[in-house]
Amino acid sequence: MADESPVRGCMVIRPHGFAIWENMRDALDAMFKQTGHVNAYFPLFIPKSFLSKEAAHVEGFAKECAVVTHYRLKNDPNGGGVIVDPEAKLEEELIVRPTSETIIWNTYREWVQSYRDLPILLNQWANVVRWEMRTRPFLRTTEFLWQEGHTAHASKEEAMDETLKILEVYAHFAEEYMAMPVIKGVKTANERFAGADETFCIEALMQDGKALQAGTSHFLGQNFAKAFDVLFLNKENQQEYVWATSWGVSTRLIGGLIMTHSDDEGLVLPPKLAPIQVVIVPIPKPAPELMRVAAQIADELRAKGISVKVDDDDQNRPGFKFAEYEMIGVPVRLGLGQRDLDAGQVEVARRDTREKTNAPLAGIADYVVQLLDDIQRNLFERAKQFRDEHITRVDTWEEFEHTLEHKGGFISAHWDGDTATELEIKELTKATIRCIPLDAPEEAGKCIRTGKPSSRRVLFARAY
RNA sequence: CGGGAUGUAGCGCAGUCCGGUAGCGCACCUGCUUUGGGAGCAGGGGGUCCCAGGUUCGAAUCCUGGUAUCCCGACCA
Repeated sequence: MADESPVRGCMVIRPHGFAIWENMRDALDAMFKQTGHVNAYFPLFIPKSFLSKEAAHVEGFAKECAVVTHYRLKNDPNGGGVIVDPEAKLEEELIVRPTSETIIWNTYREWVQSYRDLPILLNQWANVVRWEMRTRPFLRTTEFLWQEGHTAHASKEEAMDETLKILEVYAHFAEEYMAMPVIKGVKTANERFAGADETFCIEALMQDGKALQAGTSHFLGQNFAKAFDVLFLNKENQQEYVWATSWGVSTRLIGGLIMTHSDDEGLVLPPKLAPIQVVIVPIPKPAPELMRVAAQIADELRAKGISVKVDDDDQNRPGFKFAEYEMIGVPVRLGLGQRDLDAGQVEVARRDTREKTNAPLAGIADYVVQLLDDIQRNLFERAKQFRDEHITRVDTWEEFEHTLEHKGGFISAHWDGDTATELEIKELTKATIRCIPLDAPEEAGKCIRTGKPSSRRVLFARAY
């Protein structure tokens, strides 16, 4: 699915892996459009001075920025290669964007005069670079692809509504398309995005018991408007700073998808995102009669909007192909041999349970449509059951440590609301507060670490 | 930047301690036989053993210096 790249921490994404991203992108993009957003594009390079205009923002990102200092190479006078031309030093260094708030808000200053110019509901599909010290394929790469929404509003309430609306879009996408159950919540001050007043997130649980932040939606208040002097005249003819949100999901979701559903045989993909939903394998070889029937089935399925591959390869044997298609996560495989043809049936293998059955050729398209639907639902239910079984309520420090060590998953526990306590727990256990769930009920309790009073439970976990 | 490891065929590795013609598995090429769960047999191609220097009749192997990558930590979508 992905290869190492010559550059540390970066990835080559192969066509099959990228096709999954394209499907995610298309589905999300449609949802953004439905909620009134439009796409635009801003530069890859950000003048260094922009980054420092918002204090918390620069504080958060300065440590992981790639910096362009020169614009030309020249032949090395001492050898065969090329060197950076010292004559070609930039007057102001350029940052390769780690995120685009600064360059976008610098532009918004020119776009906004009046309340009539608002809101701006804008999204960008782009690559960004964050020079992390440690990387992991898909989950934390030096360069990653994502979408970043950047909206501007005339009121605090409208901006907050937008922030929460997008959180819903993300949660819907994760659960309905990725079949990945998520918990919607708000981050603690410590885990908040650099420059945000409030960060909301969706948190998922991977099969190894670690949590994954799958998407974030930030309420930025007026922080960037103040940093970039973006003011508008309201209906009362008063100058006012613009209210902002930003939100994003990245190719990390591919990693989340893999780690939520896959098994020892390889990928398991939810039908709604699988580049190939159904593969038809002629057995043992693509003989003319088999291929004729296979093409007919494929046509019927395509007529119902299903992506089908008819395997016409005559080099490999069926067993090899079965293993291969299982590895790349094709949800449904139809095996078609002379034996099946004589019986008027086809062998149907589903990837999620690896069950095989025979189904009549007549009405096969409807059968497969139903099956894909079942698989999509089954994947979600299976993941949700696992996730729910791995949310543990604990009330003592001993239980907390024990659960973390022996079970993993989310731990629902009381916390005194103090950042110092949060950091101490992280230091001791590597567990962080993933979020304060939006649906967490009021409940009087005592902090598992300090015993101080707490009014609701938060979710702890070790995370990627 | 701290701690640990590793650089040998496209990929994964053995060989290094104890110096003596460069090996294995997978992949690749040719042929025959196979073909309903990752085929078998036979033959074949492919290497500056990370780089530089040193020791030696002789270095993948020993010594010195460099360099690259990976894992664990601090950082994080």
